Amino acid sequence: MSDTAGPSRRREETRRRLLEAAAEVFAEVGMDAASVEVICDRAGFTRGAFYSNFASKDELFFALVGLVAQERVRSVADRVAALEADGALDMTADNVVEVVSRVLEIGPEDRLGVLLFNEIRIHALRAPELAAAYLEQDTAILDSVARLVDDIVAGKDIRFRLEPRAVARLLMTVWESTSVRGVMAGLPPAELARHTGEELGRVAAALIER
Amino acid sequence: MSDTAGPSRRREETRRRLLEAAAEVFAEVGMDAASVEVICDRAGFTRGAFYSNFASKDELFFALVGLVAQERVRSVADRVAALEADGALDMTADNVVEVVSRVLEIGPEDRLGVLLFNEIRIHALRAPELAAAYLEQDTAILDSVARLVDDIVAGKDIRFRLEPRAVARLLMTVWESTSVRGVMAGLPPAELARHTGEELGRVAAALIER
DNA sequence: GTCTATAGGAAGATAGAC
DNA sequence: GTCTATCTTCCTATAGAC
Repeated sequence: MSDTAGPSRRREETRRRLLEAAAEVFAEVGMDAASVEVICDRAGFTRGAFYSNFASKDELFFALVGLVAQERVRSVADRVAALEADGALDMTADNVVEVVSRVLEIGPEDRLGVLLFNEIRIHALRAPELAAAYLEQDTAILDSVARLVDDIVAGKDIRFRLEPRAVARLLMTVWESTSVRGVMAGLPPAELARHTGEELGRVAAALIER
Repeated sequence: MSDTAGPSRRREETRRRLLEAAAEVFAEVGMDAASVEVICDRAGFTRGAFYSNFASKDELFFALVGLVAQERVRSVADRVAALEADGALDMTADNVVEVVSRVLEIGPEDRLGVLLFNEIRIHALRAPELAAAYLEQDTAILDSVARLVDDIVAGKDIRFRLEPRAVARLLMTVWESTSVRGVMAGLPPAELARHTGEELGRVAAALIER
């Protein structure tokens, strides 16, 4: 019964390994320069197995974009929920900075994550179907962060100089651009996270009404 | 004498047309997916002419990156110089917003410009030589904008809540991310420029001490 | 300087064995 | 389900004519 209902466990595992390998290769050399064969080698399969699981390289890419988007949205939502549950929102203006940088430690903090994120972004700039998916996840993350900002503001003595949504947008933007420049400068992972966190903190602090 | 000194006028013109066509094609489909043949067709030449002017597609891309970077830096520097010469810096807090959005109308405001800029960016993320060039132009533009912010502050009753360089960085970052989302949403050129300008204005306003 | 012709290779995708 | 073998297409780069 469990066999007729859906794809077998083995098949799922193969798909997963192929997607994982593809994420690496796409990040490293880009979707267009990535050959199906290299992806298969990395995953420990041959092209036959690949085409038994995906109709084309494009289909694999689309599937991967969906997964990455879902994962990012979930990751941020989880952090926000955790902060809210912790009661960490009883804060002073001083540790807003800390909270902010903690939430925005979104998925791609490592070099490959930043690369994959940007690879997806440029393909979304060119393909309308991808653009829709990209903007959707972007909005979902924005919503999460904006809600957190909203919660921070509500009933506290902290006020921002922009509406919550604009604050959230700015933080996301700073996170993204700082991490890109960090990767480009060749910062090691620890430095990358620290530097991005500091930048976020400075901007958040400047936006707090005092 | 004019012939022995350097490349002929005709040759320069061919190079220029090839570079121009390449900029379009790279923006549209990306450097890896762009074939030399399509670039040549677009420029009105054949591959023979191409390889007489460039050793490889990579060399063409590097040359193009250099040109684009140079052009961007010059464009921003010119605008800043023009504003300083105009005495447009005698301003009140109210029109800082206007000035800011005027300066940051940097080159790529159209769809293709944004695409090309992002294409260059992701290649710079992967190739250290390109990364150095990218960071260099980024810093040069940052310097220009920071100087402008500095001039605005000096001797006026306007003060920002961040140091000039941080303000400049934030404005560049907002410009970049807003234009990307605008292109992705399919905004027509006029809307794209207007929307980006408004966003920049809002952020600038929030950073002015009052 | 630019063209045509072509060598040489790489990669996407399919068919059929196991 | 996965593998090997193969078809086919496309592309980079070169050589030599004009």
